Amino acid sequence: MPRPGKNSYSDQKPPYSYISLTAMAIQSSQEKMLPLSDIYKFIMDRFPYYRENTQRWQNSLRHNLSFNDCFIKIPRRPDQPGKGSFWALHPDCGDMFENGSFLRRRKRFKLMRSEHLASKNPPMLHYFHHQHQQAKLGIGGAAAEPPGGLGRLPQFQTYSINGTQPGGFKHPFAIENIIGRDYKGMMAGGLPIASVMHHLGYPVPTQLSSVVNSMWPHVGMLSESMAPVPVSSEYGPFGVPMKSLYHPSGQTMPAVPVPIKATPALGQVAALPGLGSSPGHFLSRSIPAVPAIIL
DNA sequence: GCCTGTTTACACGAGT
DNA sequence: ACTCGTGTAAACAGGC
Repeated sequence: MPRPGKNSYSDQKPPYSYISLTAMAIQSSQEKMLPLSDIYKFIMDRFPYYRENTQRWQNSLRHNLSFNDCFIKIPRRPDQPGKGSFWALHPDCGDMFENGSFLRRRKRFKLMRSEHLASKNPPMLHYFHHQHQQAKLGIGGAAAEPPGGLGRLPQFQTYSINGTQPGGFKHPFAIENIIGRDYKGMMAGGLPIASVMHHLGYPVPTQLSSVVNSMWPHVGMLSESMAPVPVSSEYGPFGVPMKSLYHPSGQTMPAVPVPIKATPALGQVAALPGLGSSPGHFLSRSIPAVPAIIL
């Protein structure tokens, strides 16, 4: 397996916080929850940087999982052998990365005490168990859901702990939060993300039609050398195979719910030329097809 | 013993 | 200067 050059992304720390990386890993999974070991694996697969000093960053990552309320622990059921619990994203942890920086959140997601109890205890756990069971049984997933359904990430469909108003929810890793802003204005580590990514050896396309792949190059493009995921339009954000994003009916389905919000940025994306091919194609076509998310 | 998970402490940088 | 988010180290407990 060829090793990328010194100045390539492989030797550089990715411009994402552990929270971002963890969330990506969770989002990339079919059931939107992963055991710790799989989160490790996801990160190491896609970010060669994290194949070293594993003890250090994995300790930090575990610290993040426990410390940040945006991650919730889901116990395994008896029929799910294995070590450790599953980790999922809190349904209300949207909008954390509104400023576009995946290094530093605008604001930490913090639960109220009562919400803490709710998220650590039923019915939350029951809810996830239910969803997980459905996923296992193929109920409610892309394969079984009715046309126009939300596809994956069922826990974000209607569930809300504190009654977030409709339209107010923006999942930090929703497509909207990835591309629904001025791409050129995005910052990472105090620098425009485009320049950071360019500096790190990430491909920085000039066409916005490549935004998604460029935003997650390690997921969709990294593969050239490491090949955890092929470089092709078959893969969308978080390394989710595009195939899984397509509804059997032929409709495109997002891997994450895309709240309908008539933001100029989103309109720009949809209106921009050159979006005929995925993932731009996937985005521009899927957005209108996605039903409103009631939260 | 190893892995997982929690907690505490500290340092650092960004934002105000 | 202060607050806040993040990264890191470390100690500890519990489960397998």
